Amino acid sequence: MNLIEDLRWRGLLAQSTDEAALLDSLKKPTTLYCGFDPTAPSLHAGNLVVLLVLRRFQLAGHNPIALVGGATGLVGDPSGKNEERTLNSTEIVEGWVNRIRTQVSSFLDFDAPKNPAQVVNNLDWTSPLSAIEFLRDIGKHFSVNQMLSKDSVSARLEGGGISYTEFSYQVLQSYDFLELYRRNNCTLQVGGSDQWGNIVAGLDLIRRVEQGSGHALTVPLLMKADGTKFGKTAGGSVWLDPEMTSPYAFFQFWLNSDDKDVINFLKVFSFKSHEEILELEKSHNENPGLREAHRALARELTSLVHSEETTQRVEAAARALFGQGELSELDEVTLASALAELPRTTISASEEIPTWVDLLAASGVVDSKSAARRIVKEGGAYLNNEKISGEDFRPSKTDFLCGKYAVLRKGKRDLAAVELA
RNA sequence: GGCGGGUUGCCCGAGCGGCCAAUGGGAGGGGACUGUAAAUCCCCCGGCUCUGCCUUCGAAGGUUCAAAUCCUUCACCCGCCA
Repeated sequence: MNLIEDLRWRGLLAQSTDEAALLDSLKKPTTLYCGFDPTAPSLHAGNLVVLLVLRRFQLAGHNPIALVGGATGLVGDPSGKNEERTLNSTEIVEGWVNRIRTQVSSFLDFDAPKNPAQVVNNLDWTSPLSAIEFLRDIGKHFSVNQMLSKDSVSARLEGGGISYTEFSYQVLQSYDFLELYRRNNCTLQVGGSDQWGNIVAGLDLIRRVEQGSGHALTVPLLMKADGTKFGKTAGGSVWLDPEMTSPYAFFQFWLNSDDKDVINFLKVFSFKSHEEILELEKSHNENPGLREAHRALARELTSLVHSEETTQRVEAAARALFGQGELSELDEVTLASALAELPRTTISASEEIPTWVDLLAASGVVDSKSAARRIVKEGGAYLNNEKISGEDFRPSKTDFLCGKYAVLRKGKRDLAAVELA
């Protein structure tokens, strides 16, 4: 099975330029790229879809280039947005570029002897360009009529309007493709399906300026079975940065996938073989309660994004905290490492222990003390897995396991640790 | 530049002098049922030193015993005209 067939099987093909020509060119090692704009300090789970496609291409022997949009990130892509973006300062974007560059790098192999990956920043070739050069050398090849017809632009013309800045985005992205075509003989760009217009604009530019040809491939926007956007939880986006989404939360995110989504997610994100996935699908259908597929998904992704060692730690923590066994039966080492994965507050042993409400608010599990009180009233408050009643409840020293730790819980799975120091 | 319409809690959106912390929906949260799933049902959903108090309805002033609701100015958005 070739790469394209594999991508199709996984549901990763949305659109492509002439497939026969693309297949033909992929018979030999091809240089391809995908861009990531710095719109936040970290990439999120949704970015993983296309980032892993890049990795799939490398594993199939092609040369991937990850482009970090130091320039395009300053301008803002109108695609998929119904409102103008607020511009971020150059310092902020620069900081994000560096972080995302590092992040992206961990998914690609830069030492592959035959097809090493590269990371580039489009600011490198965009910033030396003067406005006049840009208009004469690049702008001249663009027809405003065509630019207006792009979905990303026309949607905005009908809606909230679009600034000249964002209108120009497609020109910048096209120029990136041209530049990589010239420098690296990059002939394929992949991206989310919302990028189709920008990508084919690049192909047009290459054709006009260099009389060259290239290919475009987009992956579908991943949706959950219930029709909502993938990658959001109550807390917001699921980030790849462990500071922004803890590995514990990251693992839980995958583990809590909807049954109807899990096999689909395995296809999209996992590097397991088709046979392995079909096997998991079978066992999942036979006994969904076991959640083997969920676990396999969570393990693989957490290991890939963080590390195998982290996965083991995080999974052990979840086992300890969700286990049927008594928390008090855990030894101090197990308990300490499990709690290390949770948000925590430290209180002083010499002072009076605060009330449960204060502790929970301090740990950040709830937004306010009112919310904490509400939880108690509704019967969703637990100390060391025991239900608490009464807002004024105050843990005593003996509630601290191993004399040191208390586990606060809100609802079924929102946990925090209190350490007595 | 002129005329008209708008700006309400996380989002959408009622309210148009007191009965307004503000109808309704969505999102979110808790409980029950389960499998740390989905669906369903019940409850909650500004804050606090919580039978009360405080801060909110674009911003700042004003009228009034009393304003999200009336007046003035400013800012931003959306139409139509120039």
